[in-house]
Amino acid sequence: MAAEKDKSEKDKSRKTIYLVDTYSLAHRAFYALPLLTNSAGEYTNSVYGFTRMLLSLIDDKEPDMLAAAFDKEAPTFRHEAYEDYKADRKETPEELKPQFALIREVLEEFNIPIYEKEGYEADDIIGTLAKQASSRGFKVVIITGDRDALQLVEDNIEIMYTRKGLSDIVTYDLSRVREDYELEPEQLIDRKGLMGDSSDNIPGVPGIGKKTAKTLLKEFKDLDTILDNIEEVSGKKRRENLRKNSEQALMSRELGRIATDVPVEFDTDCCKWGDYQEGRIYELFSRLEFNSLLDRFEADRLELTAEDYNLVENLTEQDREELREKTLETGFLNLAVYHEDYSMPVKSRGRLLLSPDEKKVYSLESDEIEEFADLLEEKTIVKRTVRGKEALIEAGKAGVEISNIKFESRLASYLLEPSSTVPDLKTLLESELEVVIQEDLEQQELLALVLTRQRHLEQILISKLENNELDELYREIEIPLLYPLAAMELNGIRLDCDYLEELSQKWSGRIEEMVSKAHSLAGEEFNLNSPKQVGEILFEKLGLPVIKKTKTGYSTSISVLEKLEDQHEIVPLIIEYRHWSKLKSTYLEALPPLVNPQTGRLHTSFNQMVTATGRLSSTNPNLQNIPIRSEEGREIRRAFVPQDEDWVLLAADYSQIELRILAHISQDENLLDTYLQGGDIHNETARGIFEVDSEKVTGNMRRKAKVINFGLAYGMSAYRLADDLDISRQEAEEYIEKYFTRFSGVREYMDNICQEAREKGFVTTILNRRRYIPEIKSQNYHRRSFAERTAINTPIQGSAADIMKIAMNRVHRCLKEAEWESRLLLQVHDELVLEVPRKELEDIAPVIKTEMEGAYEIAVPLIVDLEVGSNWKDKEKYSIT
DNA sequence: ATGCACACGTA
DNA sequence: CGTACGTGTGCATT
Repeated sequence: MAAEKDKSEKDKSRKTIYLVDTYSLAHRAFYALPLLTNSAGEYTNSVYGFTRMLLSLIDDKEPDMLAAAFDKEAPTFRHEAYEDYKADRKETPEELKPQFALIREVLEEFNIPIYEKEGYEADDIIGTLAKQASSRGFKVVIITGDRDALQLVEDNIEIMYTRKGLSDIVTYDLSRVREDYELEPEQLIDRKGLMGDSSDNIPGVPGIGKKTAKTLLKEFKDLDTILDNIEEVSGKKRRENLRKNSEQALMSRELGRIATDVPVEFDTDCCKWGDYQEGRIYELFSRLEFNSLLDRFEADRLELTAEDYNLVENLTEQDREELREKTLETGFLNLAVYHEDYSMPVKSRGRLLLSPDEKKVYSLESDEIEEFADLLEEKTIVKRTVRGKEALIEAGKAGVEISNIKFESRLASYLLEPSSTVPDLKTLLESELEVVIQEDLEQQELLALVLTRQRHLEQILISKLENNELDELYREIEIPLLYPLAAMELNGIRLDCDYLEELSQKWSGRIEEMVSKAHSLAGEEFNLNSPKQVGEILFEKLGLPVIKKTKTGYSTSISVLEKLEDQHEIVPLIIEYRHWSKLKSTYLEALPPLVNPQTGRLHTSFNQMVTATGRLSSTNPNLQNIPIRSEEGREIRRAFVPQDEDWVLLAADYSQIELRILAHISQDENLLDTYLQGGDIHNETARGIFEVDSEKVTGNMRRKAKVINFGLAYGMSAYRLADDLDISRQEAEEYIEKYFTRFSGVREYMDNICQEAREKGFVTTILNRRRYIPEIKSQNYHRRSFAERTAINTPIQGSAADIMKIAMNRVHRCLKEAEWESRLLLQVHDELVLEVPRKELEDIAPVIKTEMEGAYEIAVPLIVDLEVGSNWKDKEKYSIT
């Protein structure tokens, strides 16, 4: 091949070392490309541009040896010599600063040695390395975006200079410098002494520019000779300037001189190019989302295929025995569940996949699960799961409980990175094990393959959890939580569909009336469900004032409609229609079809791996947003009923858990006091902001205080507060100011947590759950403000979620251990809903209350209120006697 | 069929 | 221009 031949020819002459001026190229790349971020919120434009330049250098020049120079963030000897040095130069942009660390990672992964030295700039390092290498007989090529480097050019030193953008590169060798400047490279320093350099704030000599500098240097050779022979210089003014500014010229020259005597030792043996692992580069580029650069580093990844495991689908007697023996021998069982219908774990029948080693996977039909109950329930056998909750449900359907689950792969990934979508199994395995997986595997085959790699995956993910101090949260809270979650999904809740049907009938007449009334008021038929059409009617046909716009047109949101309520009869009608039709379509009509015909109940899925704060979410259907605020909406809760008349629903909710947590983490004296003395926090706040005595607080004042209490904890603005309370901006600002005067610890908390987020890059909850908040350093006001509110809110919301999860584990354990019939049905963030036989109520109620209140000790009491009823709406307070 | 935007239900 | 979610609808896209 041509390249081979070329290389061997090069070998005969001198070897070439390429020296990369990282700092200068990073700047170039930064300004050449638009701001890019990856999904973790890290800015990557400079890293990307730099990497591309590096790779195109590799492709074009096929270098044998490479080294890089870096700047240390510290004043250099130039600053010490001249305090205005680079004074006019713009600060390095905030979006660029964090990218240096990433560029460093790129270089490290490529195994390119990095040279840096405190007190010296990258180009001094470059100069020194270049001279050392050249004197050892190497040819040197310097890649930089800094013209000053041209002074380094000599027989065996060339400069590749990025003129503009990323790809416009010129190579300067000795003859090119002579041609362009009509000077020798070393004269370029004298030239700078004479003409200065505005970009580095180097003064030079007034009145001397490019042309004069060149003429003088051609005549006198260097600055010293010029200054020694000023009288021979032509032009009176010029002589005067030179005389007056000779000191300055000499200093300027020194500032422009690239040092070649930095105390570094160039280890030329260490800069051989090509000593890197493709897998690691692939990993890094995936993280940075350099998708266009990924392909070329994929080649070396090990491919896992169907050859790597052995799937046994129809078990013979011998297989069964073998499965038993191997499990007892290895002491572990990796398991997963395979569903035709992935989304409905309760309804659809699944197969349980079991793997007792790194090779064989046994696929059981649901009828066969019971036969292996002894293994699954054996507490000494370690279980590692994939889709563990679903596996628990599948086994649960067969009356089998899977004990001793130690690992759930995607759950570990979630704790490490809760803000992003948890990768699917294939992606997770590929990125964690640095492998590629055969493309065309079926779902069951993929699961089988993953199972055989579970031990490896566990080792990697658990050590990552340990490094982030997340292992305890994982082991003690999240893994155990699989059990109550599976139980709740399996339990489901009974829904009175007849009642919903009745409601639906009752409401549909009203809704139809509203539609025809709206049409006649508008003078034409239109779709009330279409925001677009509603907007056209309101703002074009009826000419109402536009309050707010959306990306696609007019906003017709409730806040807008409320402002227009008095302007036209149709507006309140639309508001009302929206309200009723939302309730009808989302609940009355959508819920009944989801009732499982086998169980006659509604089985939601609780997702443990979606929220960024640690909360659960509920889907299929979402039972965490069943209406309660409006009277009509609340009616819907009547449809949620216990299994029969001998049972009741028990709702247990934490009273103001988030504000109590705020008291705990902010340690605000007034907040603490109020809760310690069992006071009324909204009353207390009202007292503070309206400056009245406690007994003078009116209902209205308390209502406003409540808005402030909840809003401010999340960083609500005066603007929004004013809007919500229908007061002026100024008034709202006063309220906020007074709030912070009274609860100064809360403001301190807000400041501190943002500071912490900036320093560490993440915030944590009381149980160390972590959320990364990269945007807290954004230059963009909106992004940054959002990040700050996130930083404030996450420890509060997330800690509440932590406590609730502990409570669920405790409650579930109690119910199981004492073999109560009572069971957990739902979790709605700060509330648990249980189904309880009337005869158990008296015994169970105090247990629930105690377990929830004692879930975690904070600086103020946690209070749980209990309510009991024959449906989810009509409940009465239940006091423990 | 699929994806996005909007609007709106909950804590 | 308070955080965290999921869903139904319309409408444009494939």
